[in-house]
Amino acid sequence: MAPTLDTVFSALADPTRRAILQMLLEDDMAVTDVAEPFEMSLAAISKHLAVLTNAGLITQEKRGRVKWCMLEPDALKSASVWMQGFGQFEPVNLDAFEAFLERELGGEPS
Amino acid sequence: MAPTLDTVFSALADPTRRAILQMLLEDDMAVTDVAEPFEMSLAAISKHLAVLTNAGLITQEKRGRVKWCMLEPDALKSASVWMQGFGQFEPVNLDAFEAFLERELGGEPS
DNA sequence: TCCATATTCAACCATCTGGTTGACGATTGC
DNA sequence: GCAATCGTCAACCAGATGGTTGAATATGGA
Repeated sequence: MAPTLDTVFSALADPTRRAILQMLLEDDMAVTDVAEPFEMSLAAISKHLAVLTNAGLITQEKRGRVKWCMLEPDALKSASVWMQGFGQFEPVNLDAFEAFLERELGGEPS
Repeated sequence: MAPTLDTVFSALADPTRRAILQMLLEDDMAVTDVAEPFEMSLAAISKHLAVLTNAGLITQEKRGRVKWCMLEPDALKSASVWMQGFGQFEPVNLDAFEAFLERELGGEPS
């Protein structure tokens, strides 16, 4: 099913899950490696990963014995768009946005 | 206490609360008026408003017998900044933002 | 084949969440 | 003063959430 704002925001509401997303920002990871820094069981992490998958925030792919977790950044799009609806009051991170543009577009020419 | 990403995201995870925020985008409102379009008790709405207040997303101010609810758009900032950390993959989508505004705000009765 | 590794499943538990109802305190208007 | 309005509080409930443990299922390697 298509992830909803409900599932995306509630997935983001948990600090463990946000930490996982940040780890995956660096690189794809196996489930066991995702779990390593946390002081909770592998099963708990497995559940968190299921929540993130359900929200469309990550995808998982089994290669051999290992299941890899990969960030799916598009999933943040709908949530981000929703939040920007409030930007008319507080120009949402124009700074961050401009920094992004500069990084992304500034390096592109040629 | 200062609102955390936890409280902000979990406040946003409920559709009733997101709808309330969108209503407040138009104008400040009394609690009773906020509750009017919803098919649930005033007490339930009162709780939702408490959650939004706790997340720093709205402020409430009692004037006489009536308690007014006002949007506090700054509160979305931290959450928005967090999300933009993933923007290196998916830039803020201005088209989608404009579409959102048109859909949510532009559809005013002629 | 047999064992170790990787991950999930199932059952269970405590706590949180979102709703209800009814009583209550505060404020206003007659 | 008294009644009506505004909103919250308290108690309660069902279901979701986040964790545990132990067993089960794949897969890979010796």
